[in-house]
Amino acid sequence: MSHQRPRIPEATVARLAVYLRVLTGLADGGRSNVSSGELASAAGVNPAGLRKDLSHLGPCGVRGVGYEVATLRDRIAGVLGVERSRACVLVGIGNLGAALADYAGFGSRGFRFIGLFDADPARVGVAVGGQAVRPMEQLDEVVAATAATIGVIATPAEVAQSVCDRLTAAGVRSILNFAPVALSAPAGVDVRQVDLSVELQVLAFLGQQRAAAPVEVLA
Amino acid sequence: MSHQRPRIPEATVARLAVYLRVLTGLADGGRSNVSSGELASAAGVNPAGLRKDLSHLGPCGVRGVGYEVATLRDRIAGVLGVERSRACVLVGIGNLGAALADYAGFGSRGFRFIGLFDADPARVGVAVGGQAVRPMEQLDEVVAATAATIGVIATPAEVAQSVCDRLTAAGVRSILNFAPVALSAPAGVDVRQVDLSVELQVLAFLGQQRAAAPVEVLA
DNA sequence: ACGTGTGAACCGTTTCACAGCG
DNA sequence: CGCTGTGAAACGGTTCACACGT
Repeated sequence: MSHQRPRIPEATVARLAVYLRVLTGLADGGRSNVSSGELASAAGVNPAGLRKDLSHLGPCGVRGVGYEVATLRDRIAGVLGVERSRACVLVGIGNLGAALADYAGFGSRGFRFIGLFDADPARVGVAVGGQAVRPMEQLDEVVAATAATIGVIATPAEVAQSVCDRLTAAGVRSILNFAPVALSAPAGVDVRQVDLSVELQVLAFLGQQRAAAPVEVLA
Repeated sequence: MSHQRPRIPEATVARLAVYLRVLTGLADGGRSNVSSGELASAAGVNPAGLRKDLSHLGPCGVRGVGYEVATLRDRIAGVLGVERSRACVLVGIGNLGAALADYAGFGSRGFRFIGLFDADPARVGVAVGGQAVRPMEQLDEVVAATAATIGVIATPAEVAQSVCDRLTAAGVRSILNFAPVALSAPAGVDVRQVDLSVELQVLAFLGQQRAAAPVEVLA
């Protein structure tokens, strides 16, 4: 179908997702076209970089004019595969897990949580984000039955690796990990780590570094 | 005090935070020394990269032996500034905000939430993570009184920019933003973006790309 | 002999400047 | 003339290989 074999850089993919969100908002607002400059500032990136990102999808703008909002949105959505609904399972329904299960941003991007799991019997059966939390025992059958390929881990660090092992054994090929531990998974399984306290720590470091260098006057 | 002016790369800072967590765990487990290989695999990085990261702090290992756990931990903690407690304010106490307020990982890294704020009267006064949610009106005075320098935004996207404006006006210099919009802040203010659905989207893209390239046989 | 510390090659990404097309 | 699309240069970060110290 698509004729662009040269694979898209990962950094670009992440930004395409951002452009898609901005374009969707623009389209809902009735806008029909944008320039790279305007789109770039709304997405928080450099205009030239945005154009380079879009160049990976082949020409999709009009020179001297800009981009047609709806067309570009659909193009990016197609590349990202947003049209197909992705079945996800979420393990660990604590505060963070419940927040994720309830997060509206996922559904509109084509992600459906088809199973919420927790090892704590006190949480099993409780309704979160419109569905009941299931016991861990059901994990394998639900993954098998729904062909879920994405797993999200929001458990305590101590059990994250064993949950990862169970998910991959059940057939999950992509894992988003919120537990503060490095996971090891078999080859062919992608693991992406989101570490909230690391983000804060980096921010704090940059702040203290800035405070220690008061020399930054006009040129 | 410190004699290493050449500034530490941001990517390295993020990993130092990870090493620190691993080292803390090792020290609590009674271990007294580690090799770069062992530490690297526990942190999920390349051994050579780890040594390069540590080289930014000056020599802190023993050749032919490895690193002393407690010493290295304290060295990294010092650079990252973990010893000093950082006052943070959190705005937007929905599901995600409540999860953040309750997240144990922050407290042990020196971050204290000294104020939780929400615009919704129904949420004001509710106890979350051991303290009562305050109305937005109190934001300025609390920031001023506590000299908080870090703000965390977990509001809906529509109000995130105005919250950002208020935070920076009140004196906050570092912002961690969970709302899915690009924020613009005055120069001298660091903004770090965490976008949960972008993470999932990248993961899904990598998965579909992998599935489309079944050719990956032995060499 | 072993593992750290580091200069140098390597790779991916960002930025720039301009050619090309409407 | 304006804005897109893109080669080429500049940058930052990662990987490699090996010298050094113990």
